[in-house]
Amino acid sequence: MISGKFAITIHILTLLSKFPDDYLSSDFIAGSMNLHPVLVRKEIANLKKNHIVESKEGKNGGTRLLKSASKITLDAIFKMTFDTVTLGFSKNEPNPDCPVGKQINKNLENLYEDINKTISLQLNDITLEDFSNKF
Amino acid sequence: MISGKFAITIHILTLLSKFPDDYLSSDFIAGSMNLHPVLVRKEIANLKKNHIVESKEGKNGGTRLLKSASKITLDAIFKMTFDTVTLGFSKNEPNPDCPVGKQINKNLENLYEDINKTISLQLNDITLEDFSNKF
DNA sequence: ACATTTGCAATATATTTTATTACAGTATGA
DNA sequence: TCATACTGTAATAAAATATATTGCAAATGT
Repeated sequence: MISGKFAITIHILTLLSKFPDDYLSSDFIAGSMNLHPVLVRKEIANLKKNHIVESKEGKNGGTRLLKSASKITLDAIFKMTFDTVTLGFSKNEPNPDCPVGKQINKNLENLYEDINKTISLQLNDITLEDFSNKF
Repeated sequence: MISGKFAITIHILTLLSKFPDDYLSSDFIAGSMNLHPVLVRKEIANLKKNHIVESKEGKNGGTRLLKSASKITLDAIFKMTFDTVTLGFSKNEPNPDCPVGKQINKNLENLYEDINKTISLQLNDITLEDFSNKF
């Protein structure tokens, strides 16, 4: 539902990792990414659901990391923000009377599943700390 | 600009590989995928540009493979239909005054480039023939 | 000639993403 | 205790993108 989900989430987490002891407001975060604070809060809601961050309401409230950046892999972030990476499906139901049409989506799914496994392996070796250290 | 580009293209190519000696019409192909013939022709135009297929105009015209399915890798199809796979970027320019905002897109690009290399390697080992044999 | 097909551009529709608005609820501190 | 600064969430609007349709010129086989 948000196609920049991964990018937005990793941006948020990078900022949080830079100030691990502070509660950062969605407004402050939104300012760094030039994005509407409501969208930031929507992604933070997702991070909270996954127990990666916690938020404090009210004045001086905000969000901070619940886990050390070295314990958060990019794969975990990937899995939180994507169902799967795909190279796409045709929008319409293919013709079930055609042998190719009948099976194409299943075969594409299998292919994409393999791709996702590879991406996961690759991202599993990179921590938020690694990523954050590049800034 | 067509998000189902890869799926549509591989569907077209699979059909062509099943009838390597016939010229298949865009109408016939569209019928298998329940898609508008104009969109099929649009993807075929792309395939022609890449010298994978040839078309014949006029009555009994259509499209057929120019190369054996065993010589066409999924990586080649991938590269024809995608710029790159990404996990997305935030739509707006990030804040250049923020150290994170300033560099986030470059760092994401690097990450995505690594992912693309992996996907390419993986897809390079699968031919259209392999894919087609699953039907 | 005529039917059938590609090629392509222009336009319209549908879908998905992103942005905005609105407002209730919660903590802080003057 | 009241104003202020936050979060949380839903509803709606706007923008961007993808897909579909229409229309017509040009090519080819019969």
